[in-house]
Amino acid sequence: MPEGPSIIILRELAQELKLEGKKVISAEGNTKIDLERLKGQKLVAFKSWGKHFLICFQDFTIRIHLLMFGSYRFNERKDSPVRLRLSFKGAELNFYTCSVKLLEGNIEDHYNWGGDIMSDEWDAKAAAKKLKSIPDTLVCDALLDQDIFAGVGNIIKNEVLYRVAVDPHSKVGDLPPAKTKQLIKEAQQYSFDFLKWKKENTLKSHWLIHTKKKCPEEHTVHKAYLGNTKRRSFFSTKCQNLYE
DNA sequence: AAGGATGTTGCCTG
DNA sequence: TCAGGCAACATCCT
Repeated sequence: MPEGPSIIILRELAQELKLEGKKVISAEGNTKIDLERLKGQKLVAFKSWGKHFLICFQDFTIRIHLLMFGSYRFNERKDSPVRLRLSFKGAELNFYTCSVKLLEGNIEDHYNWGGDIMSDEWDAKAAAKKLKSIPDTLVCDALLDQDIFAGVGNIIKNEVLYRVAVDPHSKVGDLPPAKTKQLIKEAQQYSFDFLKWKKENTLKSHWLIHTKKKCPEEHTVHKAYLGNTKRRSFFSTKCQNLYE
């Protein structure tokens, strides 16, 4: 469920609850963090960075990572054990099967927003610089590197590589500079397309290559677990070898 | 209807 | 020593 765009949706839903300035009435759940810290704390803001959802208080921030199976419900409950429940006057946030971490101090000291593909502050030039420093890395691994493209996940990886006609086996350093630039641009563009389609519930119908048997050109789609990350790659060797 | 996946961490091994 | 393997998490889709 959760690549960067899905976390934007989560953040927007939280922001719609208008809880900024309200105090935590109670905190429960089977998370290992100290729940006592949360009680009585005044919510400052909801933020996000890549796949991280951030609940910011005065002196610390709760970081939620949904990993592969995480889920959440606002103002309703699931049957399964809750990992973290935050109750405010008139609203309740429930998180399940997720990673919960407490980050001390000012959130600005923990994150560089320019690394988040979905951020207004996304820094494409910085991404280009990072890619330049790892020429032997496969592009399929580079796109999943959260230190370069925070928020990009496996679906985005596959769709971006198809759209820019780059084979996932390519080494970063073998791409012509214009192609690298296009790759970075498309990572951002497709992430926002993903967001729009996810909101419309039409994400899957827009997949060109991910989980497909045939690409839009009717070529065979290959499936392989590539690179250090060994995540599923779907690709058409006929469409994706163009380094012009 | 069993098997795998939109993800990451951390332990174990060689 | 450190990179790779792999389990864990527990749900939903095919």
